[in-house]
Amino acid sequence: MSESPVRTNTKERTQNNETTEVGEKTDEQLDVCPECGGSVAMDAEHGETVCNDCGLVIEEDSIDRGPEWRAFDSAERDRKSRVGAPTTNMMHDKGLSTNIGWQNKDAYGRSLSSEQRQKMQRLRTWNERFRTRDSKERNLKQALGEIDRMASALGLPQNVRETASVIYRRALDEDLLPGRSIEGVATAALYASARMARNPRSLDEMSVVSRVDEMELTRTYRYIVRELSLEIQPADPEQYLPRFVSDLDLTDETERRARELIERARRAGLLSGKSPVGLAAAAVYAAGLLTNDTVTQSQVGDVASISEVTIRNRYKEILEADTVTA
DNA sequence: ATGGTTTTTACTGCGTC
DNA sequence: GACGCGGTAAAAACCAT
Repeated sequence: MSESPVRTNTKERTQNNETTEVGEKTDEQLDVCPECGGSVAMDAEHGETVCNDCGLVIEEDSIDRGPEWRAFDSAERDRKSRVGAPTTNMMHDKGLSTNIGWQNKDAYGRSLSSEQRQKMQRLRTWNERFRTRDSKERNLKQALGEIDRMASALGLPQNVRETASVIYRRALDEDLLPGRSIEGVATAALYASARMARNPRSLDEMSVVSRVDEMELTRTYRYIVRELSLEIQPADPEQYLPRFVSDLDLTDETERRARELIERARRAGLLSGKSPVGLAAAAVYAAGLLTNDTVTQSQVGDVASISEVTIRNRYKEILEADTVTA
């Protein structure tokens, strides 16, 4: 102890061996005692690694991965072992599901008693129920993959994906899927969750990354919103601004102006009935004019997927309202 | 189904670079 | 002549009834 000045005393170190001291290696398996240099031994009874010389506990709560039983011959081993065939990834359930034959015969080919037959029938019923649960799992897996793919294509953050998968799961649980495509419901769920997270994407943006066309998407979207009674408030134009602005490489100042314009337009009652995307696009364009950030109508229309005509109509109104309120 | 509103499509003319 | 912009009319889409 005298030759190791940085070390604290032994008790202290054994008590909190998970608090790492700087420069000390803890995650490595030691075979000599760091304290006295003596040999260490595994104490399987207590799950500890202990120094033979000084008794320092080097590692606690180690896990014994072996069987907890003992067997003295192979027959006993077979009897006591509780593990079965290796699993395979070739099957969706790793080969762990049960198959029940349809014939009312036992393993020796004998017919079953009527009592046994009824029992087997019940077992088949339940097995089928579990199997359909499995198919739901597969369905979910595929859908979640799709959601993830589309979300990253659209640059939607993790929390949006999570909400989307929750929505999808609910749709699945409530048997909303039959008659609808997995892809369609997944897209609708993502669209809904993006709006709920106030980070909306327009329907055409969705349909660009999705394999379903816009009509199916809107149909499915309406359907699941109604059936799951999701509360989705209409998107605010402001929510589109950051994305448009950054897609067009405009300045923050322009974004700020655009916000202002929308705010004034809102006061003037220009927002009701108009498409929020169109408003946002027009505001961006108008703000670009005001701040000398050069954007053309078609550029804005492109990133917002809105027609130039709409931008023209909106931005005139917006500027009108702005000069009045200013 | 229908009618009103909004958006899109398509086309045209004007000014500028 | 290409481009950005403004305007218009008709078609299409959307929405509430």
